[in-house]
This record gives sequence, structure tokens and C-alpha cells, in this order.
Amino acid sequence: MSTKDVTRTAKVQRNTAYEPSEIEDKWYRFWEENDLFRTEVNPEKQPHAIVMPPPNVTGALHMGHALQDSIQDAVTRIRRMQGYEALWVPGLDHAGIGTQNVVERQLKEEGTSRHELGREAFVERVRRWKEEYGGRILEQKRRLGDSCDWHRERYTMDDGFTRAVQEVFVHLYEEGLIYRGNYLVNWDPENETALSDEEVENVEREGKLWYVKYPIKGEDGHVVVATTRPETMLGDSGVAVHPDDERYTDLVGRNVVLPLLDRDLPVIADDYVKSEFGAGALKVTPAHDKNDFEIGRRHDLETINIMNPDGTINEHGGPYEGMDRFDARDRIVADLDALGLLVKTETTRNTVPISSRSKAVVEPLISRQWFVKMKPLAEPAVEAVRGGEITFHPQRWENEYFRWMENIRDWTISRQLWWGHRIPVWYYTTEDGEIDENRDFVVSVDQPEGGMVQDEDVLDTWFSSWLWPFATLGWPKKTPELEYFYPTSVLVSGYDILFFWIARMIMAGYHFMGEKPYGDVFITGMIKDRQGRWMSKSLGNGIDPLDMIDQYGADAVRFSLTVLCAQGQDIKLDPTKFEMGRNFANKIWNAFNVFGQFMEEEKTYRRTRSFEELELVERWILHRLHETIRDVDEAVSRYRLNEAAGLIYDLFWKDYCDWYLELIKPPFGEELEEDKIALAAEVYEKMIQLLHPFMPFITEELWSKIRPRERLDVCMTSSWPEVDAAEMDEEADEVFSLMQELVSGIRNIKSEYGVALNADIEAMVNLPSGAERLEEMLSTHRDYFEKLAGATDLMIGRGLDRPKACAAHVAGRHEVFVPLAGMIDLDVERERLRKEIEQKNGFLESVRKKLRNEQFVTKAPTDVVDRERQKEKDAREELVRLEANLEELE
RNA sequence: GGGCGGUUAGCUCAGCUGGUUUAGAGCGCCUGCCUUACAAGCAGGAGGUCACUGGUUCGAAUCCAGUACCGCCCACCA
Repeated sequence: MSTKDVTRTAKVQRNTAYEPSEIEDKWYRFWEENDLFRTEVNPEKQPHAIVMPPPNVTGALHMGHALQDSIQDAVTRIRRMQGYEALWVPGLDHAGIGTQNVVERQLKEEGTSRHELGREAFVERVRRWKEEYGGRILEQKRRLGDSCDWHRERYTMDDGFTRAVQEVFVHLYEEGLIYRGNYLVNWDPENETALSDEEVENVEREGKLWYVKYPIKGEDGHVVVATTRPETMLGDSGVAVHPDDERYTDLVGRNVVLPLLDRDLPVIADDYVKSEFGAGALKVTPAHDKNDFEIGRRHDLETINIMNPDGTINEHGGPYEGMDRFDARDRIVADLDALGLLVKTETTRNTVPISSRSKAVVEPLISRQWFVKMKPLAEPAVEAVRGGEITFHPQRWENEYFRWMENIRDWTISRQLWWGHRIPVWYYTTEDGEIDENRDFVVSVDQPEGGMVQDEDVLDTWFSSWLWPFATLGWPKKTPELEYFYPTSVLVSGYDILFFWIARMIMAGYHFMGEKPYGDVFITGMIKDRQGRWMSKSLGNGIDPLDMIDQYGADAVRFSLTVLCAQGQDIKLDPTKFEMGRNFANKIWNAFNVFGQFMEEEKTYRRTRSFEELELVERWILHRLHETIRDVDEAVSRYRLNEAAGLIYDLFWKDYCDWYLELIKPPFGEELEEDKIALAAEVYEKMIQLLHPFMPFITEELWSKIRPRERLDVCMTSSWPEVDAAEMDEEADEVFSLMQELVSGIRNIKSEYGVALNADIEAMVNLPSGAERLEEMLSTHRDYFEKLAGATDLMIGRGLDRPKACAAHVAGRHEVFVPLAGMIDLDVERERLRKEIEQKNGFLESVRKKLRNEQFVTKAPTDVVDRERQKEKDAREELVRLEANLEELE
């Protein structure tokens, strides 16, 4: 039976079992079809904007998205309810290498390749692929309940974005911040493209260190060099030793002979060489090692590139030409061994650079690429964070940011791919159609002159996504949106893309907008598996959020993730964690029935009593509600959403359900008074609002049931609850808390004596003299003791005599006696009391210790001391009572 | 080699600017309840020398220093 078909009898509002799937799609469609996520430039309202980290077009929803979206959506929904014009910009990233690989794999299955297709056809193919499959992830995000403004969905390769990217390139070039040159770059032989430093992972691996003899030219003897990559010797152009190394002083300036190729290599002296490493001599391969490149430059050594883009050895490799680099390595080692030139082989651990995309070993290779000078961009971005204009949450990430920014290196932005933004650089051609290297290139968005050809390369994907916060709002056009929503409010992302994206956006923001892209950066932890490992396809340890939504409901998934998301800590996740959220959703759902079952359809229940006229538990629950609203606001303002969610959870479950509802609930067969329904619904409604940002679907459904509504009166656009000091009541809080303790005391006694919780019993509440007001308040609510503890025969008074055979519970200066005729086991009771006395004594002793300490009494603030004194007094009185009770039993 | 994070109940984790914290939650465990909102629940309970060693302080799970183990990030040692 679906919720829509709930039987509507005279008493109408009764929920059937909670079934998330029955309400989630319905409400999402409602919100979207009624354009409720839509934002506009509205000068009447304060803007609040979040840009969604754009997922890859090839991507599928994973737990990281679910976590980050839960947070972004919660913040967006809170702000919307608080009256902000709350924009959350969705979008997609074209993901150059990733997407190209996906389509290439597809082509391979079809028995063809991109090269067979040709560039134009291939790009068209990718475009079609994107139309068909791309952006499925955004569909999936709708199932989470993301309240993005879909009208503003952007794509890093849409027309506007493409324009923005090209203009940025031209702009930076004109400023002298983009340059082209031949440098040693990270080369991915698998994808045959250059990579930025950030795209290279350094992985520690077991490796080998080979010691090789290089014979000295013209005499016997040799120099021993050590290498982890023997194949690079084909490109050696020198051997370096330390200038102070006396072993080699004579050799400097002379030549050694490169084995296998019989090439002469000069021996040079350079500070870089560490004499204590290996034999103290270093083979220098300028074309294939960063340090060697520098040494080569210093000593004017030849740069010999021995490798083809696909990782095979090229014509400079002599007999090894055409071999794969790793085959060549094996062969060279064997050949050296055969020649007696291999001294020894050691195993070592060394770090190997790996392409983060293809996982292929990255090769340092000389090639002509485009670079961005980063230092000038970094400076204002560093200043912004240092000066507090941008704040990271948690703040410790700022250190990581500074460390990277302060050591920033130039950014290799050209990629030898087909899928991506073409570099807006144009070349003149010679008569045979080749690029004319003798004429200067032209940097321009549009083709400057007929016949000129555009640079073949595309730009690093991040070169477009770093513009995300303003390009999504229309930049480079000066749009009203840009004016209104920029700078955005907060960026929510994981630390894995701190350098790739977050830092670069800050640089781009200042450089192109002259202003920060966002004021706060919320860095989430990463989702790991139960054992703390990264979730990955290869390990098969991923948890699919869509499965979890099917199983537990989107609200449960969101709520659980939010609670688990504490201050940047990684989350070790396993599916049972979602039970917490599901159980809570179920609780919320069922709690409605307690009063809902008495509500008549199409009737609005409005409280008629003033606050003063309410009964104790009602004043108390309102007090707790407003306290919670206050605390939630405070937590949210500091981005402590886990705390906010926890506060509401406790209020709803511990206070509202366990105490308040239990007390107002009428006995079976009786009605709930209208005015009580009204208050129950009032508090429930406020809690539903507080919960809505975290659990949007269930709250929306229940919102619609609490009272008759206009069609568009939905929870998501309702006004965020506000603290009402007039409905806070410290006295009610104190008295009710005491009542709770006394009830717990009675329950404990019943449980210890094996008396059923619902069994009727007699009880006496004994109050200290002078507590007339308290006595009166408790007496007015003697039914509380009956309902919650089964104390049907209750006496409340001051200075009461302790009955003979009874169990007692002491609560400060108050106590409750439970006469259990014929049931009291003196031993059990003595044991109970002794245990309590012992505990209390320990506590009293710890308090007294403090008070005996003169330093404490004189130095600690008076309110702290007073509090300790009060504690001592209370504990003493409590002990007196406990002991008196014990004596009665002796 | 530098830097960061973690170490709190059987498990997973909260615990903010030091003082109502002889420390909380969820799960698990024990006892009793199918009490007409909810067994995805209710009531009661057990369980912790807050990793270790020092220090600061009247007072430390909380601040500082060091140690140990676990994890992460960065770095050009062939």
C-alpha cells in the first residue's frame, strides 16, 4: 500500500510503514517541476552560492559524492530556509584523458582506433558519447535530493566555457605568464602525453640498483657508476664526480667510454654528486633525468633523447632501437654482464613516478610544451589565506596549502590528446602545408588569418576547471549573476584535489576576477572501506550509494554520512552505518502517528494556550526545542554539521519521543485533546524543519501531513525556525530533569527487583523542606510518575518518613522510596545502596581534593570554586540520605 | 629527508576556547518487555588507568615537548 492511498477515515493522518522509495521520487519531481530550485538575481535577498565540484562526464556516483553532496545540499537548504537566495551550481567536467580513454576502449572493442577514425571524427564520437551517456551522474545525484539549480547546469566544454578558457590562455600569454619551450616533462608513454607534476604519483617500490663499469679512455681502469635505469645510459653524455673527491681529481677533464655504444663521455666535476653514494660517480643523462638535465645545462653537455613517445628506444639507441624501454633494460643488463662490465646488483626501495591516469611508469622526457608561470599567480592567493580572507575548515589544511603554494612550480598545461580545449595558438604554414617554424606563431581565440593552422595540443582539464566559480556564472561576460553571486560562499571538496583544483581556483579567482572565489573552504575527509583502504574498482570494495539508497533510503544515507563527517577525518564506512539513519527516519515517521492518528483531515490545529498555561512537559519540550535551535545555528555557522545533526537527533529521539510523547499519549481508546495535538504538531513541525536540510524527503512528506497546505507551501522553502526566548523556561527544565531522574530511579528499582515496568507500584517522593514550589509542581504532574514508572500510588511531600521495607533512590536533595511489600531482598538493596555510596564517595573525594587545595580556592575563578562547593554540598547531602537509607536496612 | 593526521568502551567514532566530563553516541553484549507510534522498538544494565613519558597549570582526554605504533601528503638522492 502506498502512502498516497492511506485510508482516510474520520481519523485520518496515520502513516503506514515507512517506505522511502514511495516518497523520494515523488518529492524530487515536485520540487523540480515546480521550479523550486531555481534562483534568480534578487536584490531583495542576500545571495548564497556554492559551486558543485563538477564530476567527470564519465563518472558514476560514488560515496565521496554522496558525502560532499549531503553537506553542500544541507548548507544550501539551510541558507534557502534562512531567506538567502541560495544557489548551488551543478555541472560536469569534460575530463580530458579519462573520457578519451573510455571512448578509445570502446573503439578498441569495435576493432578500430582513434587513429583510424581521425581527429575530427574521434572528437565527434566523444561528443556523441557525452550526449548519450555523459552526465548520468547528474541524474544519480537527483536521487540524493540535491537541490541544485539545474537551469544553470554547466559543462567545462560548453560554448561559454570554451570561450572563457581560450580567453584566459590569450590573456595569460599576453601578460607573459604563458610560455612555450623545450623542457624535461613528465611523459606518460601509455597515453603519449605530457602530464603536470600533480598528475604523477610517486610510488615506492622494490627496485634494483646496478653498478656498471665505464672504462677510462686510453688506459686500463674504469669508473663505476650506479643506476636504477640502465637503459638510460644510451643517452649518457657525461660522468660527473664531486669536485672535492680526490679519487677522481685526475680524471676530471678526461674521457670515459660509454659501454655498448662506445661513445666518449667527458668526466666533469659537479657539486651535486654525493661522493658517499655508490662509487661516487654519476652517469649524466640530461634528456631523461631532472637533475641530470640541470647538470647537463651547467656543463654544456649534449642532450640525447633516446626514447620515442610510446616508450620504445629510438634511433639513438643503436642496437636497442625499437625495443620497449623495459625490454631494453633487461637486454642491456645482460649485455653488460656478458662483457664483464656489471659489477654488482643491489635491491633497493626507490620511488617510481606513476601516471595517475594510466598507472604507467612516467618517463622524464624532453619535449616542447606550454607552461604557466605560477609564482605571480600564487602570491595573492597565499596572501588571501594568510590574511583570513579565505578560511579553511578544518584550518590545518591551510598549512598544506601554503607549503604547496610556496614551492609552486610552473604548470605544464599542454596535453597531446584529442579530447579537450584546443590551444588557441596559430601557425603559419609552408607551401607543403607544414608548420613554418621560421615565422612567429599567433596567440588568438579566433583564427587570425586564412590558412593558418591551430596548435594540435589540447589543454589540461584543470586549466578549464580552475575557472569554475566564475565561468559558471557567465564570465568573461559581465553578467548580473556574476555581479550578484560572486564571490561564492563556501567550497566543499575533498583534500585529494586541494592542489589540482582548490588552490588553482583561488589563484584564478584573484587573477581574473580580482577577488576571492569563496570565503570558506570545507575540506571533507575521504571515504575509505571498513579496513581503512581507499575504495577502488580493482579492490572491489566500493559501496554504491545507489544501492544504499535503495536499501536504506536517501535520507538515511545522507543523515548517516553527515553524522559521520567529523572535522575532516576520513570515514571508514560499511553499509551497517546506514542503519542509524534508517532507524532514525523510521522513528520520525512513526512518531507522527502518536498525534497524527487523532488529527482530522483538512483541519489546522493551532495552540490556544499561552506558554504559561502549558503543562510542565510542554514547557520543557519547548525549552529544549529552542535550546536546540540555538545550538544548531551555532554549529552550522562553524560548519559543524555532524554536531548539528546530532543535536536534532537527540532532541527528537531522546526528548520528544522518549519523554514528551510518552507523557501526552492518551491511554488506548481515548482521544488526544486538540490543544495537545496542536502543540505536539507545532514542535514536530519545527523539528521537521530543522531536519529538512539533512533529510529532505521524509521531512517534506511529513510537512505535507501536519496540516493542510497550499500546493506550494513546502518544507524546503519554509522559514528556518527561530529561537524564541519567551518560550525558554529554566525552571521547567530543572523540575522536569529532576522528574526524569526520579522516574529513572523508580524504573531502575523495578528492574532490579524484577518488577515489570508497567506493573502498578507505590512510590513516595521526598523533598527537602522549603521546596513548596517544587512540591506543588510535581504534585500537579503526579500522572507523569504513573505513566512513566507505573507509580499509581504516589505520595509527594517534604520530610516524609521512610517506609519500612522499601528500596530508595536518591537524587541530590531529593529521594524516592519504593515500598515493595514482601519483595524487598535486604541483601540486594544493601548492595544497591553500598554501590551508590561508594560511587558518590569517590566523587565527593575528588571534589574535596580540589577544595582542600588552597591554590585552587585562591586562583580558580570564583564561579568555578562556587560550583565545586555546591557539588560538595549536594554530594554530602546525597550521601547522608543514602546512608540513612542503608541504616534503615541494617 | 620534511610535514600532517590518528591512537578514547568489544567495534566504529564524537568530545570545540582546559573547569557540571571519576568522559559521550551508534553498533555489539547482558536482563526484562510483542506495553496498539515505532522490535528498524521500549525499559534497565555491564563495559574506559582517554597509547606511553615528562612538562605547563589551582585544575589536562583537552595545551606543550618527547617516545611508540598506524595512516596520509610532499621531496631531484643516482
